[in-house]
Amino acid sequence: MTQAMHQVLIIEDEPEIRRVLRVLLESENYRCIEADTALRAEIETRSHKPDVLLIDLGLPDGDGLTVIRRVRAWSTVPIVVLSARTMEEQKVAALDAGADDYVTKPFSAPELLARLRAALRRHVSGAAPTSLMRFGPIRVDLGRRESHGPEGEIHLTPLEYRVLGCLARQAGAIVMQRQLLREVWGPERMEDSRSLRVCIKNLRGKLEPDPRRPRYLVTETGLGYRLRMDEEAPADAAG
Amino acid sequence: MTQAMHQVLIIEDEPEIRRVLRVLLESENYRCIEADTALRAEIETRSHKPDVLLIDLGLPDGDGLTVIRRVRAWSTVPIVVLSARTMEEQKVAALDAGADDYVTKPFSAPELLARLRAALRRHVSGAAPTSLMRFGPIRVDLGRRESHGPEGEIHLTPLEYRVLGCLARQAGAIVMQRQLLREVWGPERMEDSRSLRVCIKNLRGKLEPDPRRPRYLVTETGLGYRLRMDEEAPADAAG
DNA sequence: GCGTTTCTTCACGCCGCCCTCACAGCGGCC
DNA sequence: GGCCGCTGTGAGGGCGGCGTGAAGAAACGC
Repeated sequence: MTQAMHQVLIIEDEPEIRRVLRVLLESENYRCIEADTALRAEIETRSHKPDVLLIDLGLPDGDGLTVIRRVRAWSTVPIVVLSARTMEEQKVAALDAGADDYVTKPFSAPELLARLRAALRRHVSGAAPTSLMRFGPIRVDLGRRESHGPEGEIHLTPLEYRVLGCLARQAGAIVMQRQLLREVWGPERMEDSRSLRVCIKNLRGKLEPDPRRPRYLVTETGLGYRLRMDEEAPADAAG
Repeated sequence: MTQAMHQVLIIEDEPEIRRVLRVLLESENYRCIEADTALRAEIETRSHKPDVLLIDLGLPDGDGLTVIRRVRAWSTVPIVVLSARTMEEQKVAALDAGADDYVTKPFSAPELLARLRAALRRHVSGAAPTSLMRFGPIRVDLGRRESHGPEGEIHLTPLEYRVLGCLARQAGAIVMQRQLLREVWGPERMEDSRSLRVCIKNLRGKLEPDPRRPRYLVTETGLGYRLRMDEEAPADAAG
């Protein structure tokens, strides 16, 4: 797992092509969301805030161009267009509507990936929207991999970030041991909880005010662990 | 006047093609500068600060890729590549070196113009992230390629400026080893981190107060490096 | 050409990360 | 109370990634 974990919204009506794109992107460690209509495309863009849009022109319910224009009305998210049409007007129209790049099918996988990288690289200006967590005086930013306490920086290891991320994704709920093991260590080691236990211990040592009496990283005996975190307090209120 | 008289630097060795491009662009009210070698390209970019670079790969004196990498060490000016080669690696390499778009000859005039517009449009928003950096008493100006410490000038090599530029573009965030290697050394050498490690070491020796305990050029084990820099103090405030 | 600068390569040593283990604590259950 | 399964804990050690100094190769400048 790298760490960028950029999120791509695939806008494409043909399920087969969607699948191909998803497999390709996920093999490069992108997370994927899918939309099969223009309407869903806009909804997903608003709700999931993907890092880049990969859109196929020629959707059934309304032109892909419309999606581009509507998204561009409120967002600068990079948009890469994918299309079978080689027609000039189509290309020019898409680019002028606000698309950042245009790849024609049949496309080569390396080229598409390179163009996606280029689009993402440019857009760093809008970087920041990452998942923030608070544990008493300690703040953890999973996306940026930064943790700060009152004494300054707190160092978490890659493994610790992964476990924490896995717990945070279902914040408040119990995450089963087997699920943690599968997602972090892989299916082979689902039966062996030793490393997990040590990792949890170390995390508590770094995050909990009193590691012996966990407030945030709670054990659910026989099941797994649960992550609780403080609400982000407004600036004036003391923790 | 259709547009704000954007200035294009045409980097192309064949006079005939240069002429065609100039006519095309000037008919659209762009101002044009020309460069026929990699060396001149860099000089013109520094002195005239064009709004966009239109570069043909395959220049006589040195690879066009090098121009891209060298410019990218200090500038975020949009770069559009024009090339007869349809080879994938060429495309991928150029995009990963920092190019924003890639058009293959024979190209259609409307498409080229649309891609230029797209490149220009993008850059207005995320304009000019500071090329000035401070590390304790040391100041680095990526744009001018100058570095000063308390003892006077500090010399960084071209490679060091490139790596630093790549890190600075995403200041504060982790930049993956693979991304650094891809953008600075090219896709072929993504697996070989030896030179990168040495380069980081040398940079630390020049920039860090205590190179053994990096404050600014931080290692993120298994992932890459992170560049932190001091805030530029306001003029009136001391220190 | 030749000296200089710059970059790459290599071997080695270190440090941090992670795994493992043995044991302790803490329930529950009969 | 005694047994048992599960979890927490401190310490030890293997291993891979990273830093380092120096030497070789390549590019550069005159």
